[in-house]
Amino acid sequence: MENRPPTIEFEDETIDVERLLVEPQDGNVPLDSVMCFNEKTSEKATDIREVSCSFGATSAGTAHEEGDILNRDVLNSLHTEDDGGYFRLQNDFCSMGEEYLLENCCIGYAGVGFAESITDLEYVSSECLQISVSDSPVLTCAGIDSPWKSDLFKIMEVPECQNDVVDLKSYEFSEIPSPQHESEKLAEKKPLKSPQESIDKVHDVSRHYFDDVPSDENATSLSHPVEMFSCPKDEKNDEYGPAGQSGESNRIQGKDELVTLLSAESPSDALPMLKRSRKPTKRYIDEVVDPISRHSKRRREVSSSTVRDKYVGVKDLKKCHMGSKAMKLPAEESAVKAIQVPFGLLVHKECPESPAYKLVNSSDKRILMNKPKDNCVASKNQKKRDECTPVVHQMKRSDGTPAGSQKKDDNVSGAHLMKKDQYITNIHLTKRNESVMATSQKKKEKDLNGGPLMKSDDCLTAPSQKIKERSMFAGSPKKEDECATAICQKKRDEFPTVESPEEVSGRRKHHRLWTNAEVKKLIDGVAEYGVGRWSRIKKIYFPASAHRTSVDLKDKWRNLLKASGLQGQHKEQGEKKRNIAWRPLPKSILRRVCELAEMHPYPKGGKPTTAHIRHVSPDKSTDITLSDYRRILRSINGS
DNA sequence: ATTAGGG
DNA sequence: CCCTAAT
Repeated sequence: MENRPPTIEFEDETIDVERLLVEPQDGNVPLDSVMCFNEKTSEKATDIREVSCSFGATSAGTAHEEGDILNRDVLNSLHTEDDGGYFRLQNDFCSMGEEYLLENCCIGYAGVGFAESITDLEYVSSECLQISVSDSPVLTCAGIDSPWKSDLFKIMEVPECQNDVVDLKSYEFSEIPSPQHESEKLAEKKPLKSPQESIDKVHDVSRHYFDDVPSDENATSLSHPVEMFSCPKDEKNDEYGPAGQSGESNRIQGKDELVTLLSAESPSDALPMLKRSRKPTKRYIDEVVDPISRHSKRRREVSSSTVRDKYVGVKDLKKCHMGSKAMKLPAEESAVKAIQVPFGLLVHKECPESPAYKLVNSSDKRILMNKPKDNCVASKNQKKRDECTPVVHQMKRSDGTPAGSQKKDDNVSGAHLMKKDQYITNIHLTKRNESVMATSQKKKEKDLNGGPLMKSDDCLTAPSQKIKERSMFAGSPKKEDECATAICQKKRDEFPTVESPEEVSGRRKHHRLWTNAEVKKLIDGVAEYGVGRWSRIKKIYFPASAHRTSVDLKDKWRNLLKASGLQGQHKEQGEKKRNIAWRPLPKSILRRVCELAEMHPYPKGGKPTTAHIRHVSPDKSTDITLSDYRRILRSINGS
């Protein structure tokens, strides 16, 4: 974690806020038109570097001056207004990884200073998030009154963010040149001298950004970073939707909540109150979140938490402030520390263990959920998450091995690493993690089967599942014909939650269900090369499948023979039936197996293969199967 | 390394 | 499937 300590410098009376603007590849054309805040204000104000996702202030408030406009509104307006370069941010955002954006936004808002290039997002992100979170509420509240509404932010640069890599090239503070606003700003800014004040100031600034942000991006990022990411375009409303309220109403609620968190200030008062209110909020949060504080460490890991997390994070953050002692955050240095604290989401995710924690989280989440966040994703994610969490617990327990805890960590970390997007987005992630975990376990248990391939088929591997599958097959042979994979998916869908635990506990042995296609191939291979040349068959017919070793082929063949009942050479009837019961092999396959078996009985007697087949082939009358066999073979091949 | 066979 | 033994 390379962090650059969030640097907030306060210079005498001037506040210099730098924003990190992500530049669109295109360039910073707008810059010229827009004044660089740094340059302008550097003298005046504290120097706050913000890494903004690239929010530039657009021309003065313009339509946004309304300030109170909900983020959504803002966004919408932006869309409509979208000036060529300035607002392209949204689009970019969309493309950008959510995490990245969030982080950036958070950072920017937080006022954390980052070097021009930020390589390590994680660290930043966590801190930033915290900061942003902490600030965001305030900002939101402030938005109402925000004097700076008029300020224009332009998006100087839109960073190209790749999901994983956040490359912030240049962060520039783009401030609105509008003199009027500036004057206002200055007036306000000047007063700040003491660090504390300066900090407050920063917050104010952030607020301004939020409220004022003319561009959707700004507003969104500030107030609802998540939303932006998740639903960059028009979906914001939808996000709120889960709550069932209109975006505005939601937002209002969010504010209210925030206020409540802060200290139950009325939204209207928020602006002035905000600063003060914070403390109350913290306490409030602390009380609520308290249990979570324990998990602070973990939180940090999770830092990449999603937007939703952020919201939650606010609480946590504050709480953290209280209990921040534990936190090791590098940022501790100054007032900033407090900001850094929040890794609420992480905690939630991480601490499935304690029921209390869990409850708290869930409750918090729900509460938060109502707010802005991206509901669309959130609802899903949450659901998944909830499921996942319990699952994890189960896993641990079931495993009983020390690995349990580790695994958990791994999952978390893995998720974290994977990217915040996923994390946030995440259901998939969770599932993946589970699967991954399962896989890892598998590996631990044994590594024989090919790892990579297994993934897709893993579900099959799970013993329990397998069993189910088999039973199902028995019931209806047809299914077997279908791809095992399909079945697996099906199962998953049916028991998403259950599955993971099962897998974990059940331990999927390497069993991989043989799909019909595989069986066919095997048969073909046998037909081609005869019994015994498993390695060859494997090579030719199962080149891609890492699993399915020659031994496996052999075993399978053996099983097929057994199933077909031919092995013994006779008594098909009774045996066959039984076999069928065992496995729903498709009749066609069964027949072929029988034919082949007859053609070349398993080696003991020796005789193999093609030669034999050829030999037989002449004898059409004798071997009904031969012609049939070939025909089938072809059909199979074709299929 | 493959194959056969038992578990 | 896994493992071992025999080639």
